Amino acid sequence: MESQDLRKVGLKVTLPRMKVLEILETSKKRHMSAEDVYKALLDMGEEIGLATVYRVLTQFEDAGLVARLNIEGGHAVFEMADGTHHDHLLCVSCHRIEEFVDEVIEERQRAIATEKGFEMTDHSLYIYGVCKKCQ
Amino acid sequence: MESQDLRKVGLKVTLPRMKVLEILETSKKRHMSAEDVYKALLDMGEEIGLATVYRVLTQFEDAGLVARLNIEGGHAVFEMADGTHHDHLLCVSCHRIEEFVDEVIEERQRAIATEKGFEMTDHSLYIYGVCKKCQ
DNA sequence: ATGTATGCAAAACATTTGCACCTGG
DNA sequence: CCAGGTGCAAATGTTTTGCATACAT
Repeated sequence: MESQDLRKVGLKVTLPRMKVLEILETSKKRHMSAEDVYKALLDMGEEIGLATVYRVLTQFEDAGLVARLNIEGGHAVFEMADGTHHDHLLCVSCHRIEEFVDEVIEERQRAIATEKGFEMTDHSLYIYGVCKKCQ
Repeated sequence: MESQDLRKVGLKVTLPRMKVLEILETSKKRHMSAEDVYKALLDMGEEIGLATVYRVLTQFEDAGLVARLNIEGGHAVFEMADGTHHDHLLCVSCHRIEEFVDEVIEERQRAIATEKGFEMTDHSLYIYGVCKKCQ
């Protein structure tokens, strides 16, 4: 019962929120832009406003249900949060997105922030390249 | 004679290009948005269009004269290219930007791309935090 | 001269917001 | 019932583009 997920994070259970959550959970694409989610809903015959999709995604992000990636090119994509931090590899040709975790990099980042006198709040790392299938 | 710099990279030497280059080279701020450069020029009494600033900065980027940073929040900032790759630490409070180079991270990134079958073309790493002065 | 570059205003884009109406608890 | 959520359209902020004019070589 996914309506529990919403209640758990303090969000009223509304139809648009359920629908967006459903799309994010069931779509074959793990990474979707607001526009992607909007179109997917229209395609299934659901009525929703694009502004609502943006609002809902932002609320989900604040609630920790989804993570927002700010990739180059100005548009953001969202993924269901799985609790574990990870970074991303993006294929500049087919736009495939792969995930990775590297504890060495994580540790170096923390060390660098400390060295420079920063209290790290966040970090973003994207590796761009051409994936196996596109070479 | 900086007009040589422009000719060297195949750009016609025009007044707007010289002026933008001058601002980037002489401003106390190493990192400037297109708007910053535009305002700085207006402040010195120069006439220039914002669209021209954007066009010139993009040409400079293509020519390798400047590097573009895509920081969170949707606007880009530019810095004079110094030939050496480096990543950035950004203060979320005062927006100070510091630079760093970490060979361990660079190496891990290359290794990860290889592991995943990617031919790395680029990467971007930003560490966000609160700097010493803002804590 | 002549191909490029510029300035302006308008367009494009992703995202946000104001507001009247609708809805969940 | 009523605070909060939604849809729509309009506003936003940044960057790009069309086009007539101006400039570098």
